[in-house]
Amino acid sequence: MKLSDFEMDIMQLLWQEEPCTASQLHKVLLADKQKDKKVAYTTVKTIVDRLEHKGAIERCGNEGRAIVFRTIVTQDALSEQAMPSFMQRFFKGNSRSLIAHFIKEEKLNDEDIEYLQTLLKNKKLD
Amino acid sequence: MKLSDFEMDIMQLLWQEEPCTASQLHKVLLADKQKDKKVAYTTVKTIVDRLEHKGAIERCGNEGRAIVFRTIVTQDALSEQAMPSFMQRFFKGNSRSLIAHFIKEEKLNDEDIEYLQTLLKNKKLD
DNA sequence: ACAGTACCACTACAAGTGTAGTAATAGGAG
DNA sequence: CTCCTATTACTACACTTGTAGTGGTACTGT
Repeated sequence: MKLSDFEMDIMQLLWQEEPCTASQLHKVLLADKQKDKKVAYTTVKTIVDRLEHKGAIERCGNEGRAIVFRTIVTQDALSEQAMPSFMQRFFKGNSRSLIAHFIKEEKLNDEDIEYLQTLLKNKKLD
Repeated sequence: MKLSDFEMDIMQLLWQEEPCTASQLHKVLLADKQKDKKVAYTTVKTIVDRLEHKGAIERCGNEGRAIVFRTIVTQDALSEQAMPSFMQRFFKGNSRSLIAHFIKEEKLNDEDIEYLQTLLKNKKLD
């Protein structure tokens, strides 16, 4: 299943807020500072419709007249699928350089670093 | 600058092969096993045209009648730009969980692991 | 010098995407 | 019961993307 950027954003919200209605999603989107961008309710609804059509979400009831939705696909399932091509495109499929990039470029506190070190240590033991 | 998937693939090739012509790219694409998919020369040329139009690459000479291209934007510049939204979309902007995901899911040999451990160690010292 | 070919610029077109308007209507307020 | 409003289903539309065809023409081999 291939989702567009905006569709992914809505999925993101759904994973956090589900089950919920289109207007709830719309409100969250508007409330979300960080982005000046504001979209119309119908725009959100269109995306929700498309997600339903693609089988990423489904109806699970009503709230008054409004339709309540919940996700069908998991975040992991989608990542699993998007990741390889992402890696390929940006790091020629070399996971080491990808991880290296993020370690170098992203902010990590000591606890994060220790956590990741533990992960690496365990990985080595396999 | 936003590039599509296919555009990114061509950029990938260009970064490796530049400076080069559209037909060279086409040949590399065809030669590239791993993918049965074969595209027409004109398809590649269209993408190259679009990349030029978007200002990602530029002409830097001719080879016979063919136009030789080279990249303008660097791989880093593009990653820098694509990464945040990617992270946001898939890991809610949490770089730790992103890195963790890749450490867990990707194949890494001992040398990779040691390299990454060193990176983390250095990071901690900042 | 002439023909073939490789390459170019331009055009095309369906599918997907971001964005939203419109018409109909079910539910709630009074 | 009636009216208002929040929602819905449907439609629209321009832009992007993947994919390629066409027609013209600059080189190249003979």
